[in-house]
Amino acid sequence: MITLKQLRYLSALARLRHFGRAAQDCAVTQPALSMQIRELEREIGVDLVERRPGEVGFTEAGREVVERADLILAAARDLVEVARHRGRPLSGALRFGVIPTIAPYVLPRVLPALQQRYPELTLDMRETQTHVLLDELSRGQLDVVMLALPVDNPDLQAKPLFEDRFLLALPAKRAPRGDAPVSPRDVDPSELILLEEGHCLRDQALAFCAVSRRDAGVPMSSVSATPARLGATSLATVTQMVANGYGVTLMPEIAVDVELRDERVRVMRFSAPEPARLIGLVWRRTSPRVADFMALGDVIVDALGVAPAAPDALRRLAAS
Amino acid sequence: MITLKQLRYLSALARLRHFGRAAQDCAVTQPALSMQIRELEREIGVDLVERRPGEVGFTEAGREVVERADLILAAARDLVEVARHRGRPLSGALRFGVIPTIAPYVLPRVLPALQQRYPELTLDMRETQTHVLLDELSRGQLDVVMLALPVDNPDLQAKPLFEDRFLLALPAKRAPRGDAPVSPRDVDPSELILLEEGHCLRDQALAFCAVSRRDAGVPMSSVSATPARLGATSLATVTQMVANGYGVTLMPEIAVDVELRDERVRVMRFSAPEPARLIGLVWRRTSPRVADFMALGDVIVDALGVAPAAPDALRRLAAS
DNA sequence: GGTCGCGATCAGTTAAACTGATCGAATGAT
DNA sequence: ATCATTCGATCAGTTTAACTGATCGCGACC
Repeated sequence: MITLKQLRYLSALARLRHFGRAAQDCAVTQPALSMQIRELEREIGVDLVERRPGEVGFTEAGREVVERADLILAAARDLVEVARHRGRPLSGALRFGVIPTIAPYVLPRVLPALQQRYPELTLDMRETQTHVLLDELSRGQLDVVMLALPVDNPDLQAKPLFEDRFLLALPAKRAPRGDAPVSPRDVDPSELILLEEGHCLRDQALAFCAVSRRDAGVPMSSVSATPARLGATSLATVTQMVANGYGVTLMPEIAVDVELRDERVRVMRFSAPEPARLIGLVWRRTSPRVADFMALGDVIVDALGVAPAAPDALRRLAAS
Repeated sequence: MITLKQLRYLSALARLRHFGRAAQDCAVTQPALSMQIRELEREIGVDLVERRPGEVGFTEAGREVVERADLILAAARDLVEVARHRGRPLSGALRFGVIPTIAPYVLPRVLPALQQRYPELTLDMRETQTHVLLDELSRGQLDVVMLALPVDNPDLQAKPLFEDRFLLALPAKRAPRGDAPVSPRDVDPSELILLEEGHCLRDQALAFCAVSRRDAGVPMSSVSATPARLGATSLATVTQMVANGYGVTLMPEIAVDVELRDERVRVMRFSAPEPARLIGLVWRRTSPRVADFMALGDVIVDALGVAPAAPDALRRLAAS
């Protein structure tokens, strides 16, 4: 029978790709780790690791096993947590991840409310892009993350919190008078200023414009190419670029208060159906602290003063 | 850190509710098992087992932990299997469960085909009711089960195979001439002969008649009561009861060839939309042998000569 | 050709797990 | 009440597994 210890060592090895450092990470000596990896390979009868000079590689079977090992380890940690924490809501340390296009706008308003309402809670924060957050969540390095749904992973569970509409931000000079809504098909993707590759907001904005223009009869080929300007690292930068007349952008409503103090930028609503992203919480399905996450979600919605997402928000999202 | 061994011992204890026998089941002595259970409780800081005289009970935390432990153990077994069996389809032992209202009609036709096509395969068969099958499946005591969908358990995955329509079986004497389809609302639940409690077929038949009659304006109260005649243990018995004029029954089409050799019984189609159950395969989401199950499903559909279920059969089922 | 990094291997030690015997509480029959 | 029985806890001693520290051997790189 394999042991959790072996899986832990294997997981560390996969993460660090180095026997010595993995051993250190597990607080054992290198031979101890080597032996356990070896024993694991012997017991399941398949080579998992390719010991190549200068580099540790994984066989295909190895990658598969590592993936499963991480799930098992997370489930084991959750088992311990659920037993220890039963009955005490939102207490102890909660490792919370948020994507960069939400964090700066939501946290300043949520954290004080959270602190006040659940003083026993200690938040460990982490801000990165969706794919990193989900990876760390699956590995059990995070407890819950806040990002744009949907998340397609049966090991994870989501709770929609609210809809965050996109607004068109453009140089004030170019803005039409009045505040009549603008149609998404009026946005020319080639002058869209976007965040760098990897931000989900970038993909959502692109997808939205692409779909709109295809509906309007514009051939796909003219939109599928990535726009010329790529790679702002924050919405603040994007806003600056817009302010200086370099183009337009899709700005999430949640960011408007903070980002759009600049008079050189105007925002305009889109005509219905307004494009939006669905913001929600995501956690491991095996996580013992679902009650915590629900409470956390309530506090967030409350602190932001937004309309909570409809219960069927996720389903409608999937349908579209 | 807890160990898989501890979880295995705990799981055995939960199953057998007896330290001595659990120890025997795990091939260790009773003190060894006692010590590991104790150590597990110490490590997670919660009492799991109530050592009551004459009986071993579980605390609420204990039950929760046992449930999670079983999942983890199954995932660990699957991890080993996936590594060992990669690339060899339908070989080795496959533990296969089937519900009683399918097994006698499907297996005689499927098993020979399976044997011929995949001679390396050894099937361990098990026939019981849905809830037992699903329980054993979750615990890892079965690899795959065949039953009526849907199955609402996020740890399990399903593949629809085919639709099995229900036909009305009634005494030949009472049957109208010709073979015009009969409306489900014509069926009087009070004269329905059904399998004993626990068979999913029973519930489906009842639900179907109830819905039909409610649609037809018959008040619910007159159908919600369980019918007077309860408890045949096999469709063969039910058929005999119908043959002898005790009532009518809903007969799955798949069983008609075998069961209805009796001239005293007539079957009639229902008018569209015909009531049916969706038969499918179900396995643990973590199971490594999904490819096997797909192949198995193909062989079953093939051997029965039925129309394979539409890919969206499950979705439509959920919608209804 | 030396040396540096890295994982394998080995011998010896430490720690964990298990066994067999025994204990003690609860139960139920006499 | 008494006594046998059952069952889990406990204990001492043994076996087994895991780990350490030292060493080896092999590519890589200067």
